[in-house]
Amino acid sequence: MPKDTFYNLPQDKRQRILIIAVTEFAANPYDVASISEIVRKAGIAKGSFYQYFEDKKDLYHTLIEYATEEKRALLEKLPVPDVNGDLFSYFRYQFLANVIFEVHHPRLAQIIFRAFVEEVPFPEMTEELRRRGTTQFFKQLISQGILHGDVAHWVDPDMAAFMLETVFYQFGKYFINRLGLTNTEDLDLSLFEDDQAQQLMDNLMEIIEAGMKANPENR
Amino acid sequence: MPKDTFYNLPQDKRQRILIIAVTEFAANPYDVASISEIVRKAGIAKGSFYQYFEDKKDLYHTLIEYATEEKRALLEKLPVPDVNGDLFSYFRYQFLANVIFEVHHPRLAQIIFRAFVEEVPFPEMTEELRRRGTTQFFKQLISQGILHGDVAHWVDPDMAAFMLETVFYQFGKYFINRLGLTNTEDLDLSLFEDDQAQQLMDNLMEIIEAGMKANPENR
Amino acid sequence: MPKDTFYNLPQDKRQRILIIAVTEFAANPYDVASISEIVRKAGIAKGSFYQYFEDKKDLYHTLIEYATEEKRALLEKLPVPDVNGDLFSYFRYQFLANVIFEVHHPRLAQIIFRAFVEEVPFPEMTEELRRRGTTQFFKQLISQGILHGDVAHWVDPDMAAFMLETVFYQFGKYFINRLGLTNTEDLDLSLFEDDQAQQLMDNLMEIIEAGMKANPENR
Amino acid sequence: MPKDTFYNLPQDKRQRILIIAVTEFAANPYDVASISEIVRKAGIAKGSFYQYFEDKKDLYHTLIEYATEEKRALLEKLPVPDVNGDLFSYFRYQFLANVIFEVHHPRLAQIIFRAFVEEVPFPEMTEELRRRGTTQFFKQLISQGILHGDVAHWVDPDMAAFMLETVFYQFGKYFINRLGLTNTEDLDLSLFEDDQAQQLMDNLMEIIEAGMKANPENR
DNA sequence: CATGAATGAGGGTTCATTCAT
DNA sequence: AATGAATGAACCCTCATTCAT
Repeated sequence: MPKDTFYNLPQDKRQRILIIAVTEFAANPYDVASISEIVRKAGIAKGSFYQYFEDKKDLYHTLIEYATEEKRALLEKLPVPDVNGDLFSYFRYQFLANVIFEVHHPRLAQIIFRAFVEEVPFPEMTEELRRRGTTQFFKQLISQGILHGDVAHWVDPDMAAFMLETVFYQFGKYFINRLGLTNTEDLDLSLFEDDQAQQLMDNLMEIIEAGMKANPENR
Repeated sequence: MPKDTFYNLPQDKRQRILIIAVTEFAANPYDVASISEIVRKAGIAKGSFYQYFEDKKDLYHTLIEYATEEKRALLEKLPVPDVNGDLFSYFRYQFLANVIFEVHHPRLAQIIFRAFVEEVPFPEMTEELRRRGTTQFFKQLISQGILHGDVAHWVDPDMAAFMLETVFYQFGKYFINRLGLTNTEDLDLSLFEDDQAQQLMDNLMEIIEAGMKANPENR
Repeated sequence: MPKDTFYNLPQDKRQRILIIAVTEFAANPYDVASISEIVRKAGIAKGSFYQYFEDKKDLYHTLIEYATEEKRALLEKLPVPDVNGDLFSYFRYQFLANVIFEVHHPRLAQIIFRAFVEEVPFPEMTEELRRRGTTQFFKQLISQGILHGDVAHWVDPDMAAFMLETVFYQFGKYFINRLGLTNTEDLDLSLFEDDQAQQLMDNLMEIIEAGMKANPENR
Repeated sequence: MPKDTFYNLPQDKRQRILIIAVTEFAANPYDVASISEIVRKAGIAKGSFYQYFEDKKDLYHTLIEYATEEKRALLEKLPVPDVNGDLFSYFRYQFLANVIFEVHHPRLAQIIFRAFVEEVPFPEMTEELRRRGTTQFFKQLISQGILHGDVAHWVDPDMAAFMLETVFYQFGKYFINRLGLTNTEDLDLSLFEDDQAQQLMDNLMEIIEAGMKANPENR
C-alpha cells in the first residue's frame, strides 16, 4: 500500500526506484537492506521516499507484490501448457516456468526466496504469501492426483507438497549455476528448446514422477 | 579461535554466553545479530565480551564450529545404522538423524541452515562448511549407488544430490511443525519409535527411493 | 570534500562548527581529537555531523584546506613586499607574515604545524601539503640566491632550506610567547610597527642573513 | 617513579618491557599509545603492568627519564670535545652528538622530540624537561659567548637559543633522511669520519657560526 | 608477586524516520 | 509534491584501570 504519490510518479521514475529497491532487498536481508542506500542510488530525497511509502515495511510489501505480479505476468506469456497432459507434465511446466522466471528476474526471485527462507520481521506477511503461494497449490494438485489415480494413494499430500515446494524454490538457482545461464533482458523461451536444459529438467521430473506416481499394478 | 579467556571461564558461565549467542544468531542474519544484545542478556560488560572473542566474526565462527561439533557428537550417540542395509535405508538414517538434531538443537540447526542459505559476509567460512558438508557426500553416495545397481543409471548424480540436500536441510523444520514437536533437553530417541514420525519418515523416503532406485526389469 | 549539506548551512552555524572543530584538532593529535566532543560542544546531533562530513578524515581534510586558505587570504591583505629588495628582506617578509598569521589564527597555525610534525594517519594528505609547502619554496629561493650572488656559494640549498623551514614553523609560537601577544580578532598590522617586535624579527633575520649571505670579498 | 617491583625485575625482562614501551610511545602520541598493546607485545599480564607502574603517566615519565639518561650515557662515551676550542666547535660537537644519539636510539630521540613539540597532557613534566633541557643550556652558552667576544653583541641570547634548539631537535631526522642512515645496534662513531656527514655538519655549523659570531672588525 | 577477568565510558559510524520549508 | 537537514539510538569495538585469586 504505497501512497498515491508513488503511483502518480512518471512511470520511468517509479520503475527506476522499484528496480533499485529490488536490487537492495535481493542483496540483503530485510534488516540490512538500507533505505539510505536506495535513495542515494535513486537520486531522490529521503523525504520523497517517505512520501511514496509509509515506511520500510511498506516498501518491502510493495516489492513482494511486485515480484508476485511480475511472475504471474510472465507465466501468462508462456505457451499454454498441454492441459490434456497428466499431472506430472503440469508439474514440469511449473518448474520450467519458475526457472525461466529466475533467469529473467533473478533479483525478484531472490526476494521471494528470502521471504520463504528467512525470518522476515513480519510473519503475517510472508505467511499470507505462503498461503496464497505454492504450498496449498501443490497440496491440492497432489490430493487431486491421488483421487484421479495419477499419484500413489500412499503419498502424504502435505509432505509431498512440502518436498515439491522446497525443491521448487531452490531449483532455479541450481539450474542457473549448473548450466551457466545469465540474465537476459528479453523474454527468452529458448530454454524450452535447449537440449541440455531439457535433459536436466527431465531428470528432475522423472525422479519426482517415479517417486510419486501410482503403480499401475496397484490400481 | 576465541581467546583463552573464554575457555578459562567457569563452565556454566561459558555455556550461558554460548547459548545466548546461539539464540541471537539463530534468530537473526549475521549483520542483524547484535553483540550489544548478547552482552545485555548475558549480563556481562561489553568489554568482557571482547576479552572472550576477537570480534563478532570470531564469535560467529565459534558458533559454527560448536554447532558442527554438537551435531557430530549427537550422531555418534545414535544407534549405528545397519551398514548391510541398502543405500536408501542409509539415506533414511541420515534424514532421521538430522531431524533428531533439529529437535534437540533447533537453534544450532538454524545457524547451520543460515550458513547455507544466506549470504554470510565471509564466503570463505561457509564455503569450507559446504565443502565439508553434504553436497559431495550425497553425490558420492548416489554415484556409487548407480555403479552398484541400486540407483537408476539415468539419474544425474549432481542434480539428485542437489535435490536431496535441499530437502535434507529443510525437512527438519517441516517435520517439527507437522508433528508439533518441541525441544527436549535430554537425548530423546523415541522418534525412532513414534509411529506417526515413522510413517512420515517412511513416506518421504519411499518417494525418494521410488524416484531414484534402479528398475529391476531394466537391470 | 564535505557534503553540500555543510555548505548549505547558515553561515554562522557553519562557522561555529568549523571553529569548534578547529579548536579540537588544534588541541589534540588526529587520533585523540573527538567527533563526539565536537558535536557536544556544537550542540548538534551526532547524525548531523555525518550529514555534513563523510567521516573524521573528511573533516580533517577540510580543516587543513581551511587553514591553508585563511593563510593565503591573510597574506593577500598584507602590504606587498618590496620586490626590489634583496632575498633576505623577502625572507623577513615571509617570516613576519607567518607570525602575523599565528597571532591571528593560532589554532589554524597549530593544525598546520601538527600536519608537519606529527604522524597524521594519512601520509598522502600531508605529503601533498608538504610538497605545496615551504620546503621547495625555500630551496628554490636559496638556489636562485646562490646563482645571483646573494647567498654564499658554499651553502647547501637543501640543508639551508630545512633549517629555514624548521625555524619558520616554530618561530611564530616563540614570538608570541616572548612578546606576550594574544589573539586579536581584527586584522592588526601593528606588528609591523611595534618596536620590540621589529627588533626581535631583525635579530632573527640578521643571524640568518649573516649566516648565509655571500661574502663580498669572495665574489 | 615506577614501583620497586619494577626495579626488582630480572634485568632482561625489565629491559624488554622498556624497549617495547619505548617503541609504542615513539610511534604514537601519548593518548594514542596503548598500554594494552604494550602488555600484549611484552607478554606480561595487565595486572603486572600496574604493579610495576602507577599508571600510564608513570610509565611515560619513566621513559622520558630513561631517554634522557641514555642520552647522557652516550654523550659520556663520546670522545671528549676539545675544550680549548671555541664556542662554535663546541656547538658542533653538541649537534654531532645529537645526531649520533638519533642514529643509535631513534625511538628514544622520537620520544624526546614528541615531548617538545606535542602537547603532552602533563605540562609540568615537559616544562621541567625543557627547563633542565637545552634551552637554558644554549642560552647560557650564547650569553657567555657574548661576554667572551665570541658571539656578536647584538645577538639576542634567548632568541638565538630558541633558534639553535629548534634546529637541534629536528636536525637529527633530517640528517638521517638526507644521508640514508639506518639504525645501528653498536656504538658506531664512524659518523665522525664520514666525509659526506662531515660536510653536511660543517655546512650547518658554518651558517650558524657566520650568523652569530662577533665581527672582529667591530670589537 | 603475578595473574587476567571485569568494567563501563568512550570512540567513530549508520540507521529509519520526521518535519519545516 | 519535493526537499534534505535534524535527530538520537544503536551499532561494533578499544581503552586504562581495578581487584580477587
